[in-house]
Amino acid sequence: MNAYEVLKERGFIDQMTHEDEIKALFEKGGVTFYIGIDPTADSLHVGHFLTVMAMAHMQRCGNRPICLMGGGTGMIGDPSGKADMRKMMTVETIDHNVACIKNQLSRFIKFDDGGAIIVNNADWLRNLNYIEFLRDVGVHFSVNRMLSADCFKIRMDKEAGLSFLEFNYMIMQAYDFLELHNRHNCVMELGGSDQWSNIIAGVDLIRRKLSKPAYGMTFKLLTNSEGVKMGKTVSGAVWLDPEKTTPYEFYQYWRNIGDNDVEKCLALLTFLPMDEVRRLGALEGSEINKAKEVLAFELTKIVHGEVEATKAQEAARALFGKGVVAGSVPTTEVAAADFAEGMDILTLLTTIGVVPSRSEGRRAVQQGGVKVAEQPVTDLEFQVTADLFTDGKLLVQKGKKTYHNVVLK
RNA sequence: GGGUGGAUUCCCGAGCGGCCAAAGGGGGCAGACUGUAAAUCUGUUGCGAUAGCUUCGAAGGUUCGAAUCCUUCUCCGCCCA
Repeated sequence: MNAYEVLKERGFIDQMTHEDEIKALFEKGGVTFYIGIDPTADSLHVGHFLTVMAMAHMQRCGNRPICLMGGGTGMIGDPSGKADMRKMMTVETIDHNVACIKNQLSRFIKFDDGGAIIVNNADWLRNLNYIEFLRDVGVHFSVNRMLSADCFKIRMDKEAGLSFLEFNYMIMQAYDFLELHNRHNCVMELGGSDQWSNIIAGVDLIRRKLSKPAYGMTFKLLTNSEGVKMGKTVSGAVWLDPEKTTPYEFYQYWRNIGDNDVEKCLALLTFLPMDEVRRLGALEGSEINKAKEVLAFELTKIVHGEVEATKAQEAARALFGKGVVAGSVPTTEVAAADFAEGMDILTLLTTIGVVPSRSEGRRAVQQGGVKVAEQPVTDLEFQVTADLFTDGKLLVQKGKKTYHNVVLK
């Protein structure tokens, strides 16, 4: 199967500039394409992961990915799909983020033997000469057309407005494509569906300036069946960095996914063959839980490795199954001396970070949501003492899904 | 630059001198029901042990008392140039 067929079958593709030509291109293979990643944080999150998977599939089919780090464009901030202007980032932050993300990417994309490359647009953007740039690139853009692009229209209508700085983002990105075309013979740009306007701008620029073919393709955003973006929790995004989102939390996020989203996620986020994906997605009723386990496990394996995935799965099964405690649950060490006289339940809950404040802890206890060592705690004055620990460990639960181990030290 | 409207608790959005820790909705959390799902229903949602304390863009002021009135400042929208 060629890359086009794989992406099509798994449901990645949203829009394309020239469908037939793109099809033909991938039939031949050896296509150099690029995806831009903005260094807005020092880790990738699930949203990026979708595009990373697409890249991985394409690479497996014999094409060459370029990961473009937006070290230069990051200094502007993409206004697409954003209601407000981004905070400006310093050069140091951006460079730091670029380094971290590079490191993460290398887990999913093979960079040896030139099979893929990473470039940073800071290399050509940061030292641009304004006048030259305007004459070379700026001439090819019509403000009228740009204003009619969706990504700007939203901002024009909304009260937040659009700064000139952000207005230039599209031109920068188009210029990136041109640079990559010249430097690496890159002929296709890919991105999330919110990148459509920016991608077309690049395709147009190359076609106009060089009269050479260039293509663009966008992927569906990862949304659940209600159209809400996935990969977000209250505490923020679901990160790939185990420091930010532990493998256990990561596993649980996918384990708890909605029934209707299982098949889609399996197709997009794992390498399982599509026959298997369809079989799992067709499971009914509580059977679907098996599919969710597979999804959670496979995905955790790709991101954190098999060892972590197994740990997370065992921990989850133990906790939700028999109630036997295994490792991999968030754990906090507390000095044994603190329990000598007993520690009241609210202090314990806040020190291990299960609740952010004593008031909230009080509510949780009053509403019957707190358990210590499997026993419900309803008394606000409840004292946790050392004899409640088994083997120096104590399981604290808040609600059905928050588990925390307290370990004596 | 001129005119004008606005900034309220996680978000949206009421309040316009005391009854305001501040309506309503969303979101979150907990409980019931379940399949560690969704939907639904119930409770809860600034901090704090009661007392009390700190919130309504920022700083001052008027008042017994201010989110609400006055002054200055910051930011933003809209209209005109």
